Amino acid sequence: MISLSYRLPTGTGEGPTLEPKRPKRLTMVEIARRAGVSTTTVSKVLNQRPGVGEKTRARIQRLIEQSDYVQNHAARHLRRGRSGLIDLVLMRLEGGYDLGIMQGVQEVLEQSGYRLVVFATNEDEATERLWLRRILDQSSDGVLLLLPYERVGIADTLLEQGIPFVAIGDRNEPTTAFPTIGSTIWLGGYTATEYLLSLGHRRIGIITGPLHLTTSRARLAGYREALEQAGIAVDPALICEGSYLLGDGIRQTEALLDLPDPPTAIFAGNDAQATGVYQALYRRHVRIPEEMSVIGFDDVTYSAHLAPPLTTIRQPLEEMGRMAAEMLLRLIAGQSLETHHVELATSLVIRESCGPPRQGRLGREKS
Amino acid sequence: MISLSYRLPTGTGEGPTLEPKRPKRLTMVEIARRAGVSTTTVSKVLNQRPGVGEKTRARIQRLIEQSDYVQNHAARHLRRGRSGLIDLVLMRLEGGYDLGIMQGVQEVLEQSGYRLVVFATNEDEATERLWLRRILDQSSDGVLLLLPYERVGIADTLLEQGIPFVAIGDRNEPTTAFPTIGSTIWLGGYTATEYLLSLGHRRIGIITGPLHLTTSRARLAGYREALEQAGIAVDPALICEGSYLLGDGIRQTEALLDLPDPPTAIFAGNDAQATGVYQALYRRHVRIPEEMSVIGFDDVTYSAHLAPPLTTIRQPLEEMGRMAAEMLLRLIAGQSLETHHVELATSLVIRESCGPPRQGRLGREKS
DNA sequence: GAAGGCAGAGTAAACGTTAACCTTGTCTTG
DNA sequence: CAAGACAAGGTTAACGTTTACTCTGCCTTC
Repeated sequence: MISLSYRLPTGTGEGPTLEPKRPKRLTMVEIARRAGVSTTTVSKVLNQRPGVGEKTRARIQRLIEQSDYVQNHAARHLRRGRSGLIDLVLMRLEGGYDLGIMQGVQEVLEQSGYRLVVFATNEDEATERLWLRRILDQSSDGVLLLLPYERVGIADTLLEQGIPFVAIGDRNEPTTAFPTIGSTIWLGGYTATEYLLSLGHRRIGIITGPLHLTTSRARLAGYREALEQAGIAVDPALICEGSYLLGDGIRQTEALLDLPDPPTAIFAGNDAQATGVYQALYRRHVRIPEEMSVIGFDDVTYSAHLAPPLTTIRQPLEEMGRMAAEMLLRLIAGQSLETHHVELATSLVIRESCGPPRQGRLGREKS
Repeated sequence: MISLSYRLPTGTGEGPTLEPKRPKRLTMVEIARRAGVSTTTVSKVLNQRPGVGEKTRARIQRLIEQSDYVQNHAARHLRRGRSGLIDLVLMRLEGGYDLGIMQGVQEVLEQSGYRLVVFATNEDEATERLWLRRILDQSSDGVLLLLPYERVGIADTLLEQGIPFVAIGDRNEPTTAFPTIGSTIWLGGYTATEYLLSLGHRRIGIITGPLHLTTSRARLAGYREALEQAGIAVDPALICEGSYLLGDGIRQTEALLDLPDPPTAIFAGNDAQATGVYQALYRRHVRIPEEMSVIGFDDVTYSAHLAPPLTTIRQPLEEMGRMAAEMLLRLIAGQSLETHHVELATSLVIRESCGPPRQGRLGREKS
């Protein structure tokens, strides 16, 4: 019935993108007129600034509440130089790692009055540059960088332009040039491996992330350290490189199973890859954890819902998101940071995908 | 090394939120000065409007490219009345249904030059009102409503204020008052049930969504219709109400298993619940699909990665997001819509969680 | 009782664009 | 060759706030 807002009855057929005439909104000027004061006074009231008498303040306050006046964002933004927007850039909306962080960020921003702009680069450099160009028009007060690879250009440009930003996780090189939030990845890798060792495993396969990323290498280093501690030689055949995608989990698991002497446990670089491991094992009719133990990394939401629930190294994603958002807010406010680089603790979450190794050899059974 | 941007060396300790002095950006005025023309001309060049000679245009163009001038977003926004922002409201960042739609939306917006603001209400009315108030400051050009429940106030207010919006999915009542994107839910329910019937199942449990939602009832109606077509009486004991959460899947599956005459197949209202079904079955050592068939609804990304991969009714989520975004863009441009309500087709995605019913009764084995 | 202080309120100039409307000059056309 | 058309470019007034500064009384205070 009120569809008129959506159908402009201009018989022009398609028409050249005629702007929809939004009903003229109430402005401060109008409020001022009604209250019989100047806009300055109204502005003072709206921004809770001193310089207005109690009675006048109350009167204007009431007037505003009665009307449906809302401050115009653009004008405010233009005048004050702050947009109230924060950009979050990531590669791809995926639902695991990224989502956990986004949730944390959202939580903080919501209370602070900032709004969150989400942008996915899709790993495309052109898209990325496009975004960068757009970010520089001062439409964002700050940026959260959730790019797991070192996009040199971006950080440098932001730095250069004086746009506050915080990088989250998986930085290539821990730098002091800008604030970073991460977690104790190396320790995570160590803990995961140690746990498997404690269950009696001796041949442990690992499916890492891309090894040009520091964080992938950190997991691997932790793994190595744990093995060495246990006096076990590292078998290069058990180390597979993936790229944190489910597909890698499948492929590399198959490679591991096809080894003459396959492992009895697999340490997947992240939960997405672990899911791939599950799938490959399911196809080969290898039971978890009876015939193969699997441990993941991240502890994304669905990890607990896999069957069997995945034992994994938890990164406190939401917490990381929260911290990052808080740091950024402080940066925007012009306050200084106590520390530029924060690492939150990873922890072992024991569920049901790991058990003691089975006795016999794992052949290539095919039901 | 350029950390100075982050540490203002004002010895004031904490200090009262001192604004960080961003380096003064280049403005159009400066470009105009350098080019020896008026700002109008520069503006014309920037916006590709006629009224500028070829040579002048080229000269200004070059000048702009060489400098690192970027248009000021706020000023533009203020003057033109368009912010280039689109709001997406949802209840909770979850990663299944919502994420699929967001991906579709992102895809379209990215190309159009709009940026996506994501806001989660967390099912909290106060937060919702807060958002609503903020949206009215004309900081968004349009809104995508991803609220699976009928938040009467929101749609009405938006309508009233003339803010373009499109509602996605799960509307309580298909209305013509505003544009809606949905999918053929009823048919999906019918297809799912029919498929299970075709495999030989006769007792099929269903775990619905909240029955006050039309879309939950639609699934159920489809289920009923299929059973009736097959001449099978609907057993009320096999109908469980959930609320689309994983936990409901667990609980209701247990209830179904505890029935004196349990079903041989379970139709979960969405994939999250199906995941819960998986988990409950795993705990009870009931194998899928040998001892119990499971079918889901939605086809979210992880459905294919469950073990066994979940057979489900696919809602074209990305497509829905794309459509919604496109409709909204058209609305914003002031064009009229051909149709206000679009329903995209659901489809059956056969994977490995369904099979013929097993012969004997399903007892409460506890290996 | 004059000087100073201060609270309450107003003036007016930004903030950086855009767009409606001019001005100027050149070119066409009858 | 005068009238008009048209292209290239400029003037100027918004857009809706905020804020530095000014003004006006009235109240202290010596």
